[in-house]
Amino acid sequence: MRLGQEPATGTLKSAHAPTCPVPELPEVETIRRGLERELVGRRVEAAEACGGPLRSPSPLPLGRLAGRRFAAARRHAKFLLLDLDRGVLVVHLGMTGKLLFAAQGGPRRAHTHLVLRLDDGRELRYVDPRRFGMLRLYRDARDVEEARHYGIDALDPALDDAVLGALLQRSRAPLKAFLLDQTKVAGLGNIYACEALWRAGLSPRRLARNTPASRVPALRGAIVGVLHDSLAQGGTSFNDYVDHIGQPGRFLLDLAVFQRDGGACRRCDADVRRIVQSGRSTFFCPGCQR
DNA sequence: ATGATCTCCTGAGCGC
DNA sequence: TGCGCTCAGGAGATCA
Repeated sequence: MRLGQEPATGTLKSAHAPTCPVPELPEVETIRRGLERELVGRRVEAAEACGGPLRSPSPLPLGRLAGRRFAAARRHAKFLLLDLDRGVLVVHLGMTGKLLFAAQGGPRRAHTHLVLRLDDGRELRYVDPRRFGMLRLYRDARDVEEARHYGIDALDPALDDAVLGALLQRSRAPLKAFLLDQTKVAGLGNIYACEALWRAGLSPRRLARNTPASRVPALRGAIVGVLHDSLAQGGTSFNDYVDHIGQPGRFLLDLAVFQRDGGACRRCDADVRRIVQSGRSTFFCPGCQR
């Protein structure tokens, strides 16, 4: 799932292991940093679409990609915003999306959807087996709907206790649903939402607006903390990606509750439980998350 | 307007 | 072993 080299042979293994490496904010940020080093300054010599359609609303206008040069790599929540000298290529990796560098003309992995031939002899490829990803090309950075529609990025320093508290007060959803709602705080997925609530000692079933003001700092600290911890380890994994194909950074992350139902909570020794909220698995400790 | 539910898709993992 | 079923997940569309 990371930015890396296309393996010479063999297939990606354990891509759908129980702790499936779904790209979330830390993974996307890690990839962004890699693209900043590897892609910015490169010119697209040719663009080719292949494979089935993604979730993109319309086919990518490939003609407008050719000849463009990458100027910057930004991120908003789980979206990569790749600025070109004219326009912006927006990438969402969905569940299984990967951006891979490969030698020009080399064998292509199944489910390759986009190939950008670069001016340095390489190709940048978008590979996505489940096709939940999204590729969109905008003429102007101000037109990027994904950035406008989404709420404040979870790692934006502007997300202070007062801002988070106000967002919580305006919501009638349970805390878990609140954290997954990208229009409120953007960037948390299922894993980090569960882990952040455990760290904060807050029940996922508690209504967001019933979060006492005194506990807002703990929740904000938990959100930022779990993302930073993961980011630190995602970066580690990124650096030696070539030797660890299919070994997600999250493997290294110390998960307290996610997919640990039936196990003992390390804080209070109660049994970790799994429930379903909004059609998504929630893992939490009923003993110490109130 | 808001929150809940459905939908898309593939492959892992299970039971038979 | 091999088939068929269930499940997981993010986000847009749709429903209540």
